[in-house]
Amino acid sequence: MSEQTQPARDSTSARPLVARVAVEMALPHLDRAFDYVVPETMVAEVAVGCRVSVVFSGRRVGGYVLELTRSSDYAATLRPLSRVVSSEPVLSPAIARLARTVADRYAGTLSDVLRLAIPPRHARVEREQPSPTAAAITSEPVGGAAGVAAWRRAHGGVELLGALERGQSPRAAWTALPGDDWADAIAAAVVCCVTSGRGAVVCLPDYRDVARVDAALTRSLGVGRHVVLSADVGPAPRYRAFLAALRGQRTVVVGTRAAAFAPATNAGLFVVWDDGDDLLAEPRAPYPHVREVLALRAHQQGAGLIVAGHARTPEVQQLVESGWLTEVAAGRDTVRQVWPRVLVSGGTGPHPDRDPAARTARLPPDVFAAVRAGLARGPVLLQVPRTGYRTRLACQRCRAPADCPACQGALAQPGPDRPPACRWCGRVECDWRCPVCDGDRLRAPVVGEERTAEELGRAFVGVPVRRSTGETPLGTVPASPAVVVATPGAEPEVEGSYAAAVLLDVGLSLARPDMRAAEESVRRWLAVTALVRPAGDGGVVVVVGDPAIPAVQALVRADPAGFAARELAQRRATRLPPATRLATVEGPTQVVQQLIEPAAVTEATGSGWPEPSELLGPVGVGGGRARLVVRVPWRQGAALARTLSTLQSARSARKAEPLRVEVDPAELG
DNA sequence: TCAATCCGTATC
DNA sequence: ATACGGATTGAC
Repeated sequence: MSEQTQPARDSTSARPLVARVAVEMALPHLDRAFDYVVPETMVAEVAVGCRVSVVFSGRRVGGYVLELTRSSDYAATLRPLSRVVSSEPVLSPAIARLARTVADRYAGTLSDVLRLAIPPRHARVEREQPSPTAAAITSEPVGGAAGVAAWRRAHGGVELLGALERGQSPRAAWTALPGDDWADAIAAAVVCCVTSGRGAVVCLPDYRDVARVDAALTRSLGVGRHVVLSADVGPAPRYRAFLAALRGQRTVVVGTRAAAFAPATNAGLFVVWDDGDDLLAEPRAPYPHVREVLALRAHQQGAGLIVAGHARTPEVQQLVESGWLTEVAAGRDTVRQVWPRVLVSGGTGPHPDRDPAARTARLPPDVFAAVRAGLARGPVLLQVPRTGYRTRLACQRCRAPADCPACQGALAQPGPDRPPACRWCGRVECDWRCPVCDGDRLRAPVVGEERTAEELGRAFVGVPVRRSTGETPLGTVPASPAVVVATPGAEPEVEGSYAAAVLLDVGLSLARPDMRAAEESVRRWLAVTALVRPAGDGGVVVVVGDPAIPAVQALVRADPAGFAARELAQRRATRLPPATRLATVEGPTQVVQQLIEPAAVTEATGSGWPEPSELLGPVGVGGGRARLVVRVPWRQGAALARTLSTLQSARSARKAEPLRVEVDPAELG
């Protein structure tokens, strides 16, 4: 109401200065601003966005000043601020607004989101003078020729760069091709945005990717314009980077998921790379996803957005189909030129073969031949799925994954000698019949092909075998012939490109009891495909699996967008996200059981579940706890989040243990 | 009729 | 959590 942007600060003002404070308090029913009077002694230090310390309900707690006014709606006497912790305005109005929106979107609290958005204070770093080199910009943006090349290959790519350069805010889904230097391409887009006088924020799944874009930005922007913001670098460097962005010393921020909330001076562009990577889903409450945060941010701030990757998630496909994102992808001719050849080999077990080495490798002969041919020309990458997935049941006869007839959840075996049950709604399936082939027997896919890699290595005497796993990843491997065995996500970069790649055991990868199994498998295979040289240079990708599986077809057809469209259509048909909005509620069994009683929910929330809603479960998750899945049409997503917030507030007001609520759970299975 | 105590609610 | 207000109870 009081729209004073700069409240008068003279002590002769009749009305005292009032700070509206967001307290650091996780209780949902206290998720709002509280007014405190600013004592005379603190008037000079206090600022909108600064950290303060207040007495709240008899306890000293930290907080952030959301607003400074001369009035308050609170009828009683205001308490004074205890202390201005620092004048540094760490919570800008733009980030406060974003954090509020994210909290509402995910049925969480502002306090929880601020914990993700603002790094812990480091007093010594705050006192430091910026080093002379830190402030100096050593070069004007020069653009990166290498990066622009990738955009030239894609329809709409050059136009996208032009729009950014002119100060416009385009929104695009960019599908990168094998051989594209995507880090240089992202840097080129950032340079265009910087040229228009604006800043940018780039988020990537892991530190390896961050380092690539950091290097690309250093090449194109020089030193001094951008900063790396990531929790991986330690508290002091993290806060130093945060302050550099906050103070506008650096206008480009690149980092992992923590950077999604980074302060950005006059941001014109937000970029997220490989949004299907689960590292971009925050594991702490309220579990926001970087893609959603940046999309909300681009919308709020009128900035551009680029969602980039080799793969395309159904979420991005939905934004493309709705027209909110523009497709930026190469035409079929270009795709065919740069993609490797994709071969599908149906065999999974050992095949009789005259070649004893092939028998040792326990691989189908054509796969063995492809590896041997590849090794004559360079390194060959083998992607082996990690073992230990909880397996989803499938039809014994036709191998189709087994779904719950009631809710389309995944059927899995809860334990030895237990009947199959739905992992969502708990329904026990005693007389299951396959909807595809009418088979009536279920099988659990076999795990344990990891040894294949080592046996394969032994089959090629004299060729080095290099292993790269999540725990011990390799950075870059030389261009010389070698068998490189990697688990998904740990594929090493290679000087040049791989001569061939083998995707082992795609059936196992697809057998995870998770809604995203197919999407995630295709994403991993595309990441491998992107490292292999074009078919014209002999590049080949061998897929060991059933060629009829749509996920395998996506690879054969070199069509990630088509696969995303198909996947989204399927999600619509089965009422799964992102076609619907879905939330999980987990807590003590009796409490969760109450949530399927309309009267109890109406009593607790005032409104009950949105209309229409589907309640799936609850299903026991062990330890006396249960989980309920609530599904609503996509349009009702906001209403569902509101209901869940109200429910949490009502519970916390009467000191009940909070439920674990997850809107858009990253994995469901 | 008053004080001790209990319960529910707000926390600025 | 803790503090407060209103209601309730028990003793005079």
